[in-house]
Amino acid sequence: MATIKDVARLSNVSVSTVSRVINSSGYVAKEVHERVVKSMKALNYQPNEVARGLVSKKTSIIGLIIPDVSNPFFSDIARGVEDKAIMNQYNVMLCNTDWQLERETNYIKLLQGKWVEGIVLAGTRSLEAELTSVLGNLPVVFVDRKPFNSASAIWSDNEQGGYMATNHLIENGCENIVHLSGPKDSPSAVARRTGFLKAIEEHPEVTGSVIQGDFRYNSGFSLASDLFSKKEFPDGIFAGNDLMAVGVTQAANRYKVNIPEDIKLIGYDNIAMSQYVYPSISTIAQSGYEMGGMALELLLESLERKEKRDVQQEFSPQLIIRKSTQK
Amino acid sequence: MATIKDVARLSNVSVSTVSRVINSSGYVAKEVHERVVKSMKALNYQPNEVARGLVSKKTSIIGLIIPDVSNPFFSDIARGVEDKAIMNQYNVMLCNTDWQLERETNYIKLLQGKWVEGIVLAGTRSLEAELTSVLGNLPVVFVDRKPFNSASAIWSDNEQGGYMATNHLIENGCENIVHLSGPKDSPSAVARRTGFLKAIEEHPEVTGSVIQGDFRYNSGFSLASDLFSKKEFPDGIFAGNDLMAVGVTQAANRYKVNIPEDIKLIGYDNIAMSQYVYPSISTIAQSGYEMGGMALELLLESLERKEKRDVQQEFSPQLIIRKSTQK
DNA sequence: TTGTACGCGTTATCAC
DNA sequence: GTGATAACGCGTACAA
Repeated sequence: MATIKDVARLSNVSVSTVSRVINSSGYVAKEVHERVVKSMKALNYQPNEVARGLVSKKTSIIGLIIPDVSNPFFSDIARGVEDKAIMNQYNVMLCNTDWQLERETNYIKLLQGKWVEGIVLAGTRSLEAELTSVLGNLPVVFVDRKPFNSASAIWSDNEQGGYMATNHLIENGCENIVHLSGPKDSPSAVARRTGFLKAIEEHPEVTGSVIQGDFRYNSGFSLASDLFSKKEFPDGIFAGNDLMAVGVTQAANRYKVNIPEDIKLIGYDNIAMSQYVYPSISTIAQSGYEMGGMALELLLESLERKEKRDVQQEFSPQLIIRKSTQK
Repeated sequence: MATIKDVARLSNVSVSTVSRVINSSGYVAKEVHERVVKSMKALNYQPNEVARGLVSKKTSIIGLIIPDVSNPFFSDIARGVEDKAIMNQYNVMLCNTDWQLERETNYIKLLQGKWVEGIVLAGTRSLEAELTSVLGNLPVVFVDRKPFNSASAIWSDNEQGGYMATNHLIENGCENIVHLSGPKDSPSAVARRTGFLKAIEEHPEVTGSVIQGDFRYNSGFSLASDLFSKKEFPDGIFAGNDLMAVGVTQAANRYKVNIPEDIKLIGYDNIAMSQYVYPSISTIAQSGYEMGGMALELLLESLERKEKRDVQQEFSPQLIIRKSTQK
C-alpha cells in the first residue's frame, strides 16, 4: 500500500507538498500540483485515515447504537441519522446490540477508543449509573429515552402515548384489554405500560392485563395465537409496538378472528408496514426518521461548540386512526 | 482525555511499562503493575485505538456493506456477520447504501482508508470494472453475488431458484404467472428473472410476464394492488423476494382476493415473517444468517494467511412449500 | 512556493 | 524488570 512518502518520492517533492495538494491547503505551483496528482493516481494512493485521525483528532465518524436493525422503527432512526450524517460529510458506524446489554456496553467501550467523535444511542436499556461510567465524556445524544442530568436527548412521551392508545380502545367500546408489552427493562416499554395502566385505572368498568412481550414480530404473533386459541379472548389489544401488532393481525387471520369486528387492535411507532397491512393498524405515531435526523444535528452542533449545551426535546405522540379500531 | 503518558507520569514509570501492563506483554513487577492499574482507573484511561491501529496495522474492525437494513434478508446477513465477528474479537462497521450505487462506492472508499481490515459486500449492484478499481487490494468477500475472477464469494443459484419457484407454481396449476422482479441492475434479481423466463419458455401453455419492482414491501403491495383492482388478474405470482410477497398478501386481503384459492403466491429468501404471515408464504430458502457467518469466516481466514486463496461457495436454493401455493 | 522538523498516542526494539 | 527511542502515516508551524 502506497504512503504519502511514496507519492512524494515519485513526484520529487516533499511530503508536506503532497499533503498540501491532498488537503488543498497552502500554496502549491500548478505544475507541481499536476505532477503530484498524477503520481497519486499511478500509485493508486489512498490517504490513511487512521493516521489522519490520529493527528487531526477528527475521524468524521459518528457511532450509532441501536437494539434491533430488523425493527423498522430503529432502522428508520438509522436512516435518519445516516442521511443527515452524509449531508454533513460524516459517516456512520452502525452497531446492533440485539437487545443485549453486554453488547451495548462493549460497543460503547469500542467507540470510546476514539473511533468516533460522538454517538447516538437509541433505545438503550442500560441503567443510568452504568451508562454514565462507561460513556465518560464522549459526546452522546439519546434517542427514544429520557435523559439523565446532563445529556442531549430526543424522545417521545411514551406514557402519554400508552395512555392515548388505551383510551382510544376504550372509547371504541373495548372493555377487556390486553397490553402486549415490550422488554421489561426498556424504559419506553415501561412508560407505555404505565400509560396503559393509568387509563385502565381511570375506567373501573374496563379490565386490563399485561402480557410480557419483547417488541419482536414473533412475540406478537405467538402471544396473540395463545390468546385466540382459547374460547374467550379480549375485545381489545394494545400492542407495545407495531411490529408486534402486525404479528397480531397475522395470528388473527390464522384463527379466523376478525379485526376490528371481534377485537380491536392498536400499535405503536407508525412504521410503514402498519398502514399497508390488512386491516391497517391504528397506532401512535413517532417518526424514527425525524428523531434520528434531529439527533444527529444535535450531536454535530455539540461537536462544533466547545461548551456543553444539552438540548432535550420531547415529541408529542400522535394518534393515528385506521381500520383496526373502527367500530 | 487521559493518554498513556498521563498514566505513566502518575504512576512514576515510563510509558513502556504502562504499555506492558495494558497488553500484558513482557515482565512487570507486581507492585508496579498494581500502581499502574490504579492510576488507569483514577484517570479513567482508555487506550486510543486509533493510535494503536496506526502502529499495529490492525483495527479489528470489519466493514459490512448492505443495500437495505430494513430488508430482513440483509439484516439476517448482518446478524450472521456480526455474531461471528464478535466471537472472533472483531467488530463490525455496518454501512447501509439504501440501494444507491454512489453511496456504495463512497463507503468502499471510506473503508479503504484503513479503517477496516476487510469488508463483506452484500447484494452489490456495482459493475465489475468499477468495483475492482475502487476495491484495490482490500480483502473482500461477496455475499449474494457471483464473484469476478478472483475474490471470495458466497451466493445462491438465483437462476435455479427462480426456475424452481416458477415450476412450482406451474405444477400447481397456474397458467398465467406474473413475476414481480427486483431492481433491474441487481444481479440476483436479474438471475431470478432469468430463471422465471426459462421456466415459462419450457411451458408453452403458460403465459408469463414481468413487472418491475424494487425488492421493497411497498412495491409488492402497490404492484399487487394494481393487479387486483382489475377484473382479470393472473392466477400465480412469483414475487422477487419475500418482502414483496408479504406486500402481495396484504394487497390480497384488502381486495378480498383469496390466496391460494384465487391466486397462488411464492416468494424468495425465506425471511422469518413469511412463515408467520397468513397465509404462510411458500418461498425459496436462502439463509442470510448462515451466508453472513460463512462470509466472515472466509474473510478472517484470508486475513490470517498471507497468500490469497479465494473460496467460492454456491448455495443450492431450496423450495419451501407453505399455504400460499396449496391447490 | 517549498522543505524541515516535530508531534499525534501507541507499540516494539533495544539497551541498561 | 525497566526505560529510552524509533517507528506507524500524516498535518502543520516554521524556516528558507
